Amino acid sequence: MNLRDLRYLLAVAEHEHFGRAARACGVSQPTLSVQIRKLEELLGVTLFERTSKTAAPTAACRQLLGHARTAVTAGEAVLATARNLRDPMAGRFRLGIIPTLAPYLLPLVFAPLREALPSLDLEPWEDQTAALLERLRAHELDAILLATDEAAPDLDGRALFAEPFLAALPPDHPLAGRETIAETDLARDILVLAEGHCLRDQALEACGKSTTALGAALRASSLSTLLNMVAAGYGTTLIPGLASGVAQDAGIVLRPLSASAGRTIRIVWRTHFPQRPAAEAVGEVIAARLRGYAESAAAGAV
Amino acid sequence: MNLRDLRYLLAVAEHEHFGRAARACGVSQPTLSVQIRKLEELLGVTLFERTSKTAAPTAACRQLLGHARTAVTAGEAVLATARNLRDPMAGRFRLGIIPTLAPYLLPLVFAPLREALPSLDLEPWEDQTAALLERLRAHELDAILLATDEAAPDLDGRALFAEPFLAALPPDHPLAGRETIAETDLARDILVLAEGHCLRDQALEACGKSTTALGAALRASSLSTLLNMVAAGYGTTLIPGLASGVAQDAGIVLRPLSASAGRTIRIVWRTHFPQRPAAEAVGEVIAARLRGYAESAAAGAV
DNA sequence: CCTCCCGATAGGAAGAGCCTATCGCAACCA
DNA sequence: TGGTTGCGATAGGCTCTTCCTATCGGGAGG
Repeated sequence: MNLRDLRYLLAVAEHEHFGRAARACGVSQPTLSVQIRKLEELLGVTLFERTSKTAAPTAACRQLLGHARTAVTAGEAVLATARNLRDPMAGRFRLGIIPTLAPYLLPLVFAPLREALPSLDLEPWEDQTAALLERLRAHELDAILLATDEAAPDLDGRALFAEPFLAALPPDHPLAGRETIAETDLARDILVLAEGHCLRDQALEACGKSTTALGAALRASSLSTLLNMVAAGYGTTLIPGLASGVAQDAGIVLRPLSASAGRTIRIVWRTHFPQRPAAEAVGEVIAARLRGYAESAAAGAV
Repeated sequence: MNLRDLRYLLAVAEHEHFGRAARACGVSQPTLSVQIRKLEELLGVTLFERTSKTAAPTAACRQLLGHARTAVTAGEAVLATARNLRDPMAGRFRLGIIPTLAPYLLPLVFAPLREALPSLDLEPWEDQTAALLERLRAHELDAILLATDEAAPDLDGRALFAEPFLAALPPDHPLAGRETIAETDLARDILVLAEGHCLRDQALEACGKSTTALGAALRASSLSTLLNMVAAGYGTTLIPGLASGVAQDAGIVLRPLSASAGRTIRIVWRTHFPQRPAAEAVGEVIAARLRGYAESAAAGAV
């Protein structure tokens, strides 16, 4: 049984006339006669009492009309809903972002994203790299922003911008007077984030220190905590460039690094993600907003 | 778009796997691949994110699933409802009966009808011939029991039984002593029903009296009223045989008629009435119950 | 009695749906 | 690293369905 058959059924029942119903359906009268006859045979029920004047729905037919109308209406709802979903730049878009990036990047790009993609309902989700990847693969996120260079056959993406690391020191730190600071000089009293943050490993690697050599050093649960610790004079750290404003507000001294250590922010989606155009558009808006950021950051933070 | 397409959509969405969904639908995997692809093109929406492992429903797909499920369920409801309606001997059956027959026939045939046609939901409707015919033609009744011999191209039916008329006299009436009464003898002081009752015209015709010759004679609104009037000695009348029991209870003298006037009860339905088997079955049950009634009535009422 | 309008039927063309066989790809295992 | 497995996509061919136009048959009304 076809949705079309049910449409024919409704039309004949409404017009009580094969010819007019056929015209309403945009088919010929014999088509309707044959299809209704087939439907009657399929259902095992006489649907219309035909005379030379009219075709009156039988009692059985009237009992079926309700269900038939429901089915036809729902079918049309599928088409109508699909029509509204057609725009790949529209709908909910769940974007995962690592915690050392989200608080500093989102304020910059949220307004441009809303402007460039007004029908995209962006839902940011903050979590660490591993969790983001897991959620992305579980289809619980549509794309994620990472600082690591994941390469997997089921994932695809593009680099958006380079973010330099900066040395963060208490104002009274012995190194605070230097113009530029060598990464290895920070190693002695560096404070790092808790495990799971990609920034932790990247900072340690930049200053040539291994995770195992850390001992019982502080493991801050957020960059914000880390900055407060540095401001209070407990040590030094490496911060991502976008956090420089917040760091300066906290009364921390920032200095560029002599080896220009940094990280590259990438947007990543599943290889077969059908809304890829939306993911690429989101990435492009972010990249455009951050274009030239690396240079200005390197220059302005001195 | 087809209901089958929606079933395929639901199956793939449920199994997240084309092969398993195909097995569940009883078709081959390529069939499903092609149909889903066509549906995606029709809707303009990617429904599944395919990988070598699985086929995950997209967000758009999930928004369509509800409507799709509604449509498929309603389609199945049409089939299921039709299956229950398939028995032509089942369902509501509205039977119109004339007022001079209903009170006396229904008590006789109601139980046999329930026994012979247990799933037929019989709804008696009492009205005069003209009103019954109108309602029958308006599809508001499924069949009617008449005492007149209507012949119309849009109506069909069969005779069920012959019902003799009997002379009804007050016990102290001059004619009450006779064995048999000539119809014309009743003409002098006959009481008849109000206009519209077929029995009125038939009684008048039997005793050779014209409607116009009646003058301001009593016009009883029901046979019951008429019998009470006769019992009270206001005149004579002709009653249908089935009413003899009630008439005798009222203390009325009944006598057979010398010319054996009577009426034939027929069941009538629309020529193209699809439930004709049910109408014929109802007629046959009534005819069987009344078989031999004319003879026994003629013999027993003397 | 003829004409008109209704639904039913016939025959042929076009399209849709399904099958089997096969491809291409990715993952897995040895 | 190279074969195997399992997935969805594709190709070709068959069948069935659906639709059309043309025509029939019957009832209604002039």
